[in-house]
Amino acid sequence: MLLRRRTTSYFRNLTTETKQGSDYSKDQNFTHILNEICTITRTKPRWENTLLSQYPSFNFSNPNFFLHYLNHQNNTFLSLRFLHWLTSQCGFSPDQSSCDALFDALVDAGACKAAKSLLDDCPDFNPKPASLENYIRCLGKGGMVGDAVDVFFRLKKVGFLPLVSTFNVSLLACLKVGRTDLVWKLYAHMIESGVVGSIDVETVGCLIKAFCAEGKVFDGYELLRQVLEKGLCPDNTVFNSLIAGFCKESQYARVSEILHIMISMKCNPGIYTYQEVINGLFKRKKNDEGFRVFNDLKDRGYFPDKVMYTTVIKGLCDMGLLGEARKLWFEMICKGLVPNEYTYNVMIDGYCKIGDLVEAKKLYDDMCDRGYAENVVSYTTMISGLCLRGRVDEALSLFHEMSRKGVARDLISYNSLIKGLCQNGELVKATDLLHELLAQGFEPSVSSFTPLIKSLCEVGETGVAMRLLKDMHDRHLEPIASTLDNIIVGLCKEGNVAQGMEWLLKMISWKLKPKEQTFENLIDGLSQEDRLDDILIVLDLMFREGYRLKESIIHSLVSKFCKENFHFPKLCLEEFGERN
DNA sequence: ATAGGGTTAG
Repeated sequence: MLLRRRTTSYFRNLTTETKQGSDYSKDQNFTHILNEICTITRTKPRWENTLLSQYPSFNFSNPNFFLHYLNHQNNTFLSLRFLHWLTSQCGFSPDQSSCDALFDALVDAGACKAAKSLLDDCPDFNPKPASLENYIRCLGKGGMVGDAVDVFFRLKKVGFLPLVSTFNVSLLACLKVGRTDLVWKLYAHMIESGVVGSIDVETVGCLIKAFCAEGKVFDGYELLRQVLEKGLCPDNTVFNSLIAGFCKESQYARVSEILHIMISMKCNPGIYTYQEVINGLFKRKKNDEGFRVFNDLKDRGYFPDKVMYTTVIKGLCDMGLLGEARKLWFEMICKGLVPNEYTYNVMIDGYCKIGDLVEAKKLYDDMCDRGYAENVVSYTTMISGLCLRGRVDEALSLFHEMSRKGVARDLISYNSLIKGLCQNGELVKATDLLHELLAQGFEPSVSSFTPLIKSLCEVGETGVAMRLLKDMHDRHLEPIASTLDNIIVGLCKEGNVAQGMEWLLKMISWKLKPKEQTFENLIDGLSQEDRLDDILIVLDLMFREGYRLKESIIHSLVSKFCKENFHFPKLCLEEFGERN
């Protein structure tokens, strides 16, 4: 609605501007034809054919005609399509003023892709610098930050310097899509262009956020100190990024320092900042610490919002403290905060994880009664919960219900069910599901493969498992350590110890830590084949990983080595000595 | 703006 209004008023201005110099405006016949053309292009899906048959001799290639069309049409997207047609079918080449009008209208409507295609289609068209500056903002809003940066360089070539605020919104746009590389590129360009004097606190705020996003929180912090020394204070979002960054590095002293800076600068930390702190603590598994901060906040008179309650409830559920979580659930309701689908889901998941499916189902039904529709997340939560208790048939029927109710499945819902099927020995169904996932065009993740490979190894299908591992490799998916443990143990069980040994060496070269059990399986297999040299290699690697040998294995190894009259290397003697 | 489901094995 807004879009249409803005476009319309733009063309109203254009109309008054172009009426004066036009020969056609007095020509009733022309106006009539123009109206007809506008109507046809608006209403007929195949308007091209109609136009050519109805107006065979009309001069579509007159630039004035297109400008008039723009005035009447008031639909920038249709106008762009019409322009395509005119240029390709009627040899029309739009003049500067037509292009200007259309370009500005597209930018005004936020249609950055269309504006870009206009530029691409008309290489001779040179928009006014001010239009390009608006275009930059439009590209940023649309997330097309790479193109936005290119336009800055284009403006530089014609000697036009955009406003600092244009730079700033573009920097923010780059941050939003995670392109910190472009933040630095654009910043370097700012310095070169000579805006350095007018760089403001917002610019620096973007740089601090960029540092945080790249995990260089301390660089961001130093920059903050510099800004503060100049008596400037960035907005809360900048402080929040720093807090989130320091939480990630478990530097809680710094977190508290930032909070104090905020208070001293009168940028009082609000609910969002505390949300960041609590979230950071819970993400770093400092749940009880997070819970403490939460209670402190309440004591100090803060009113946690729904998001904060949801975060804390989830943290308590993860700790297995369902009773505490439930208390908070009722507390928030008492304060007038109605649980939403997020809150319901963490609570349902909490009950599923402790195996209380009855309570989980009760909440699930309650959620639906309150008008929250089942969605892909709530389905996946229940599917995982059912699988965890071995109720895989019910999980499967929920999965089918999803498509009946028109809830689109996603990668996680597939992965969850694959895992559940594997845990319950339904490998054929699990494999079918992996194929279905691929056929649906999803890009599989590590979690799509991990449970299948594990189960295949356990049932003696290590060959099939290794083909899947190869498939992962081809997709540039790196297996987790335990997947390789599974392969090695599987190979040992099949008597293929040599290949198991190869995988162990590969695993260690990839800096993945094998399990103790994996070493023990290999030693057992090698021992049966009397490959004493290889046993020593495995023992060496095992000790380096910090494992110790079990008593029973020591005994069998010692007698084995003695029987072979083998010379013990120093390392093994030390290890054996330690135990005696 | 911030929050929810898969990601060790048991």
